[in-house]
Amino acid sequence: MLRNAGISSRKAPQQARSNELVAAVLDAAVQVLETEGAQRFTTARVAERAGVSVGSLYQYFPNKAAILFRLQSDEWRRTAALLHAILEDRTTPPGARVRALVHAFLLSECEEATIRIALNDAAPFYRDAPEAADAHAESAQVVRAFLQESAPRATGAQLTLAGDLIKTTLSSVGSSFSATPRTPDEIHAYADALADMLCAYLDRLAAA
Amino acid sequence: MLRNAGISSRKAPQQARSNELVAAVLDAAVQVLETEGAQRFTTARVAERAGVSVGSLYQYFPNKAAILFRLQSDEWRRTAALLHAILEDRTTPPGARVRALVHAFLLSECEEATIRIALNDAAPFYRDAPEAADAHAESAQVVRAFLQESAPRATGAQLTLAGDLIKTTLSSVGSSFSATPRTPDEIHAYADALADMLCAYLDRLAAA
DNA sequence: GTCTATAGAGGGATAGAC
DNA sequence: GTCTATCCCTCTATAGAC
Repeated sequence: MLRNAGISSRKAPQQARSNELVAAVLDAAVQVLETEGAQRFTTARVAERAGVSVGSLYQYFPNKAAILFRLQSDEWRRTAALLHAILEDRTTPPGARVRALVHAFLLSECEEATIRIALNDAAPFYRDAPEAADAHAESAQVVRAFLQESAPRATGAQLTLAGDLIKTTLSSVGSSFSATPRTPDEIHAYADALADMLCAYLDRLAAA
Repeated sequence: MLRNAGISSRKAPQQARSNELVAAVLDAAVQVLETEGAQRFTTARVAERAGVSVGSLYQYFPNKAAILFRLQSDEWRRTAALLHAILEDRTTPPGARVRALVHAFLLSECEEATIRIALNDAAPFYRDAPEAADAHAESAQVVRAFLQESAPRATGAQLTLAGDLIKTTLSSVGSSFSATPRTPDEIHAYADALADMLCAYLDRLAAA
């Protein structure tokens, strides 16, 4: 692997042909991760599955890490959208929003468990990229705004800390829970318990 | 790597000479993980750092995974001991025990952050071993007993679920939190927030 | 028991033809 | 733009000398 080649896409593919190739590569990358695991995720396998040559692959991705980072970015975007959509619905009481979010989130984590585990195993390859740093600022802001609405009497520092904790809990417990296969009933029960915990904490924040 | 060679130690080293070698290898393994990271954790590097040859290393560990698994087992044992010592101290009220546990746990996670991150990155190598499965039963039992004492009116199923959730939350939030460097003040503040959350949940369980 | 040397396999990335 | 062929590197595990 090239030592200092960034992780961003080599080109911004504008033409249909390029887009198709990039899409095929990303699609193949997901399949390789799911069927072979992170250990066996190689540029050669991705290219083969995508029906293109390695050479072509390297025209659009500077290295292996860039492919993985792109997959992770896309997943972050989807999760952020979910968070955004549920938490900002002011027609629903805060506790119900949290409960809905936890259920939706755990469900989606379990549905995508295979790819998520593999992507997590591959994290060492893309984690250190500078582009990975500023990916979470937006959703942190959404959570903070939600907390401010739910617990208006808390101080700014408390809100930041609580928001960080809630976001970390949701994401890390979600990862851990979905690391083993689950039935729909298990998911439902676990989501209820996690929502209980977060709501109890929220109530305490609001009361303080 | 040999496909079907288990992960257990090749011999049960009884003699002083063997014990020294095994200890040197494990010590070197920690150093290699810390200084080089999981990517560059190789048997050759471990052997060199330990001052022995690869050949000797393979006399006592059947493969690379066995070394990593041994390191992880040792860490699990230490954590279980901490959990055990704090949660079973009946002279302290339950909430205070949880708070003490969270503080001690986060502190230890942050102190060992480098090795823990690297060991986590290496998890794909040893995770699938059958020996890894039954490593957590004992501490699950300790948590369950603690919950039964704290929330005597909860049903058995509720206790199991809550115990699982609490254990998962502590361990996964701890990992995630310690993944970035922290000051003592940050650790203290975060531990307090996490303890607040767990205690709020405990109180709700006890009240239900 | 311990060592050195190496077989054997695999992967990242590129050169150069077309 | 795309392909094939391949360079060069790293790593695990073992063989065989001592």
